[in-house]
Amino acid sequence: MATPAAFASLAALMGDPARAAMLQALLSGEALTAGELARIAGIGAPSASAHLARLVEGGLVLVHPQGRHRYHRLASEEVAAAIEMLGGLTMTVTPARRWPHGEALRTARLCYDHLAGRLGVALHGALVGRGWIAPAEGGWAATTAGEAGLAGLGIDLPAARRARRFACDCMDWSERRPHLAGGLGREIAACCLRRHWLGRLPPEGPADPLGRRRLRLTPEGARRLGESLGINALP
Amino acid sequence: MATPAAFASLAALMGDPARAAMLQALLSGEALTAGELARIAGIGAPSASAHLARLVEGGLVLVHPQGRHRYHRLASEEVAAAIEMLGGLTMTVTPARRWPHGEALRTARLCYDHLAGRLGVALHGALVGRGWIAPAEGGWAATTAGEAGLAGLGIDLPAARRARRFACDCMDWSERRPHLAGGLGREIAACCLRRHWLGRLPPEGPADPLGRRRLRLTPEGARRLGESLGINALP
DNA sequence: GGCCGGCTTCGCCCCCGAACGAAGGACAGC
DNA sequence: GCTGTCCTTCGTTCGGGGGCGAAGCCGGCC
Repeated sequence: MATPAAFASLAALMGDPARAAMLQALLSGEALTAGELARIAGIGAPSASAHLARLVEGGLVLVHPQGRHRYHRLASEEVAAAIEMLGGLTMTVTPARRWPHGEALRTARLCYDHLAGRLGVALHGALVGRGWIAPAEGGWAATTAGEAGLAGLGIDLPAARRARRFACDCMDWSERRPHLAGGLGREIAACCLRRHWLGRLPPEGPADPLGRRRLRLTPEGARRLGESLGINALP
Repeated sequence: MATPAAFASLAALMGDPARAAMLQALLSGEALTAGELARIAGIGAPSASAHLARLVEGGLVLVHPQGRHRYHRLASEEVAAAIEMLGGLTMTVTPARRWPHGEALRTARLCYDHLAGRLGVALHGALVGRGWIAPAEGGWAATTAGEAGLAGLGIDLPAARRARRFACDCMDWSERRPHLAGGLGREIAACCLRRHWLGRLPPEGPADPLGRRRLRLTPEGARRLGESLGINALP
């Protein structure tokens, strides 16, 4: 295990309200500019710049400059998973008041770039149960049947294979069972959003940088996913 | 998702070197007194008292006084899992120097009260693969074959059922696949340690509060687990 | 009762780090 | 080139919080 000092400095990096807001905003998978992140965190540009420098230096965030903008995104799926898990722990550990959208978030949401919540877990179970993916070195591989079935759903398998990992487990904090991450998870989520099988629910009330991550299964999506995978009972 | 402020205060709670050392020490599953934790964290009693009060107030740690001692332990498996994951992220995110015992930790270790590392993941896979456990509400249940097999290994199933959860997944940071937590995971680890199928490796070099968590499969353990589950190839 | 040991509370000091204003590069478009 | 925009660096202020010593509380023990 990591030495306490290194562990603490990493946790402290996430333990500032402004940085936490930035990390949660980046959890959506989008790459955001320093200015956008400053606005989200509610601080001035100089402060945001300093915070982002520390996040980059700490290995949590990657930056790629583009013209006069500097786009920031989370450094890896591992970082996203840790933030996701810590967010889940926050909700279980402080039951003081009901979290807004708690139930909706449990139904379906984005975890970094892939699907999470009951839908994400159901998807994982369906892919395994139908023999579309099988255990492989470091995660999962698509079977022959899986290649056909996923292609039939419109998933871009070559794109999924170009990712660092094709498919691997990511623990779902609300369901306590794994859902699917990696290139395949990303492509499935992207496909569902692109084809409007899933809609993003707009945040209600005052700005919660993460409200927009809640998802809703559309009738078309329920039909297609139900047909192919047997996933139909999502509210 | 949690509001950034709540998320940040939780992360900040773990983001102090002294508190991080305490949490990592408690990750062993033992309940420790305030004095022991003060010594582990390398601070005075007053400071430790203040830190522990904050950890308790934050819901990460539970206290139960016993005579003039006050025993502290982690509040839940969720807390342990989050600490475990953050520790894993620390090692992947700061590749500056090799972590001591990194490879040994990947082979077999304790995560809170259950087995983790290659051994823990292999165990999880073996139980599923042999049909000894099957998916159930909120985790896994033992099948008829599983009850017989686990009892044959010497696992105390009634004790496992008394836990809040019988069996559920816990993400393994080094293998990125789930291992087994819950009452069953705890009983399996306890049984393996009790019967000396697994030995704790003593920490080498200067005090790392977690060094003792590394485990080694003994010849007897390899034989018994290999016979029953097909787990034999651990260094 | 008197003592001791474990733990907490109080009071204080000090330092880290978060925030901002002002100024200084870097890049795009006219 | 000039201007506007985006972002960073510098320098300063200031508040939160971590550390310790001293004192107080409480339970156990002779």
